[in-house]
Amino acid sequence: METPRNPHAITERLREGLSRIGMAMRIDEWNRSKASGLNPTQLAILTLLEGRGADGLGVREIAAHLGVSQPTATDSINALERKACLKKRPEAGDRRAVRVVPTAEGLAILKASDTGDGLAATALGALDDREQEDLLLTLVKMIRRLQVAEAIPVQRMCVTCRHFSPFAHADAARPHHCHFVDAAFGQRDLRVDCRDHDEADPASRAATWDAFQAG
Amino acid sequence: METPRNPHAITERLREGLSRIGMAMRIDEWNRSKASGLNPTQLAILTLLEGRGADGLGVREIAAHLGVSQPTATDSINALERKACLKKRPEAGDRRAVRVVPTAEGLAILKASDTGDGLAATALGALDDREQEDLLLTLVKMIRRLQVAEAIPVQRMCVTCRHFSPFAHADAARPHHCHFVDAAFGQRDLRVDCRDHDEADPASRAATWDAFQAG
DNA sequence: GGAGATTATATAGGAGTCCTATATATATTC
DNA sequence: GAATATATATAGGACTCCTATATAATCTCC
Repeated sequence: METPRNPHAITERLREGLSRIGMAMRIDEWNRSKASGLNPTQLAILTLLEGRGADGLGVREIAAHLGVSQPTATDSINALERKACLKKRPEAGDRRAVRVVPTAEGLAILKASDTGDGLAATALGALDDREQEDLLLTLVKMIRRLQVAEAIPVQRMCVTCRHFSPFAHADAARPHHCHFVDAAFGQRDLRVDCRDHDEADPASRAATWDAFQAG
Repeated sequence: METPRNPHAITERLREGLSRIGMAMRIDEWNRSKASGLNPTQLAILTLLEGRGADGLGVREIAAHLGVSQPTATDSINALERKACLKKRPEAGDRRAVRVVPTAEGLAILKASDTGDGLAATALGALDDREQEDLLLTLVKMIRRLQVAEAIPVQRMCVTCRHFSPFAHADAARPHHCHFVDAAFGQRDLRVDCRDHDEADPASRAATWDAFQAG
């Protein structure tokens, strides 16, 4: 007996909706890329590299974050290298490997292209504060699930960070604590890609998540 | 005075999160496309065409729905035509125009490629019923906002349909009414792309939306 | 210490996406 | 009927994206 998809399942409509928003985000990225001379994939690589410091990332890591094959990542990295937006450094201690690091020009282009308003802002403008906060929490849950399933690499989210203590404070507006900056913060400040992220070991990661969910 | 983006704004993190989920959806689409011999863009076109009947869509409409330029749409349509997945019919009454219609083979490939489980299902599995329903509502709001801004074409959603009467019933589980099927239905059944959609005129659309929001 | 397995990246080859600019053939409008 | 607008196609080019394979270096373990 086969398992036909149920057209009445809410997940079907959620997938349609996410797909539609995804399309809009891609249009947005193209718009943003027009002026810069880089296309969305190239901007995505620079965005990934930005804030990752002098160590950069390896080709393989970039491929995983972009969700493309390694040769495709090589292609795009080469395109960016031709445009002097990044350079490849030899990895110390492994002569096969390479560290990809953005150049100052690359970061300048990235910064210039980031206007901060666009379709994403328009779409999110339809939501009030509470809805935005709920959406952030929902996205965090979905992203974490994909990480647990090893479908995507670990993101630099609070919920996987060793500096994160969920619900450490009584204040409902700022229940969480970040030990890196040693400060309390709220649900709406949960990071999706924090440059100070330091991945916790699996056991404490699971414990943190339980505490976060229970809170 | 310039307007620097505030890195502490929640919209920034929401954008990161949406972008990440979008990437996962694209990986998902590639996985799904492997067996079919069609790539994600081609499957997206067939999905768009499916359920739109014998009239099909014009090249320009397809471009708008995909968020790409018209020549790009022509490219992909031609690729699908080479593979006998669709055909172009002359539009009656306008000899410039063309109606793009899927073939039986195209629809069969589409159907076969749609396994119903994948990364989208995995990610959505992290949410309980209530969260899924909230997410659907949130997505509907975002999509509608993008339509109002004319950033994307009108989707076939309940909230823009002339058959839709929001909060017509007292039953909290099934407050809405669809006059097409003449039945009550719930928030979680709100359609994102309904094939029976019939676009309401702007005035009643606005009134419907107000009633929907107020309810 | 070297054969074999593994890992990191690059190359090769090819289909297709995606753009801008422009051409072609109708329609529409005044 | 001329000017304008619309629907699609072509041209040209950069790049994305894949699979399969090559190259080089590192690790493993007898």
